[in-house]
Amino acid sequence: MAKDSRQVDAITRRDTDFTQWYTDVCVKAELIGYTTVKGMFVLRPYGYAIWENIQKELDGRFKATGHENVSMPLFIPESLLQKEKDHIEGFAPECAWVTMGGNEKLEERLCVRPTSETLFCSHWADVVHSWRDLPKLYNQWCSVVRWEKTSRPFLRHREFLWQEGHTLHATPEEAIAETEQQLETYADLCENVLAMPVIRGCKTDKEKFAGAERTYTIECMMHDHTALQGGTSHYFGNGFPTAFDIAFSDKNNQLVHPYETSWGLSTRIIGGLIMTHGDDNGLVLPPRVAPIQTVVLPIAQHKEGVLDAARALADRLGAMGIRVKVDDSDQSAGWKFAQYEMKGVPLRVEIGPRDIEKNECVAARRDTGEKTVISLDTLEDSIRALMDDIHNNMYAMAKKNMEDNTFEAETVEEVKKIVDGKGGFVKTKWCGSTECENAMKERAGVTSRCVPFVQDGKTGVCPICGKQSVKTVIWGVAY
RNA sequence: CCGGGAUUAGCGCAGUUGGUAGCGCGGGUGGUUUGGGACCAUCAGGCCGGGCGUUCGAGUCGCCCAUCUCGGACCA
Repeated sequence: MAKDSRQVDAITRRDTDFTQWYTDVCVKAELIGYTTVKGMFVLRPYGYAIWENIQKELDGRFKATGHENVSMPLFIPESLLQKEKDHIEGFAPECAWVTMGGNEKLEERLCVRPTSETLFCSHWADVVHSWRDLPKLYNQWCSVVRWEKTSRPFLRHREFLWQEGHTLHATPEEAIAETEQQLETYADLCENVLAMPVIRGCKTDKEKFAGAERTYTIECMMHDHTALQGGTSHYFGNGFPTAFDIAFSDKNNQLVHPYETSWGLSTRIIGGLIMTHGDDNGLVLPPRVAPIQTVVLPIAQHKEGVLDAARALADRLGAMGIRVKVDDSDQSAGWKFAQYEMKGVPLRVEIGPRDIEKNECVAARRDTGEKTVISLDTLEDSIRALMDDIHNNMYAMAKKNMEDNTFEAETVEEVKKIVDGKGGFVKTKWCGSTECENAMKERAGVTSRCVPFVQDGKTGVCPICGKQSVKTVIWGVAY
């Protein structure tokens, strides 16, 4: 156990108070900084580096599937925002408005973009005329502003970084295929980079995006069994294109409206990453997204040859593409151990005089704490295998948490009992009505997370109205 | 937006009946150390969250505001 070490004590234990633990990790791992404006956060270098890695992974996938990056304006004139009725109703309560330009009052107030559907549509109305102009496969990396009442690091910022993809297609089939493809890209990021298992599904009508015909989602389970939406992908039909008067001449020389999609993933996923994998010693990062994948710590570094050996070791790891850091600061070894555990570095490699003598080093993995002795002769192979093993183990542990805390229920009472107990996902049959969905929230305190793609096809009863239903829905408590 | 708690040095806190501020850690420097949060010496660091009031005098009392935090409501 830790002795009189205040840094360890300063972190609330995860199982004592999960939300407080979460805040502590964000601050102590140097991911986030507070500012003088409520809900506005600094992403510190270490936190931003995680986002950069997510960006890099996603951007490559977007481009590989034909998407192009663009940059849209920060401001949306009120009249433009109002063109689509459901959209403005959904977003109006959380818009920030600019009303002055210098000392002059503006003729029309400007909304700081909460999302950019209206801007993309307005632009497309100008440039899309022929079927030859389609599809448009656009994405932008930017920040958006939503004037939230309560804020929390990563999970709910008033300004947050994200990417928003917006695409326009000639046919509904093509647009739906795009929507599903992008959801799968998010699922791939979560599972293969972030080591977060997800459930793919559709949002109910009640939970879908303002103005969307259909919203797809990936749902993740946090360590405390609450749900977090990892990313969403929307199919709009031609509602927005009609409202914004986007029309093109098709191959039959008919003037028709195209079909639209949008999809987004934000820095909120970093909050999900923390809450999925973190432990009592702080952050635990999966190797593929970790800013530092391996930290090399020279032991007794003042002794002849130790620093050189550490640097040579790091050079070898760097040469094989590992993001590596040598910490040759004059902190004690114990301090460094704790520090890099707090920051979630997946692997720590120690090298000291005894190792040098035996042509070895010691590798300590963050996910299990396990230490192994590695021969320097097989360094590259061993580290590569460890990285993959850490990823796989982290994924497996998260998946086990999700599976162990996913239940089936037939009555509202059962749902409530599960949720009031240790929480988790609860599967029930559902008739599909918003009335029953609202009733479930009122009586059991849960919201629908999604209607999963994978259905058992069996028939049961809707726990609210008792109707025979084949559709399975997943309920949970969301962040 | 509603309710609870908080705001004094970088961090964590103390500060009595109102009399212009202290401790620990951290930081700098010099030295000894280094395989799980080292040690000695020394130095620096504060408009007591902001405003208004009461008072000869406010960290301390009153009112207002801001921010953080934990619940709840809301959340495309």
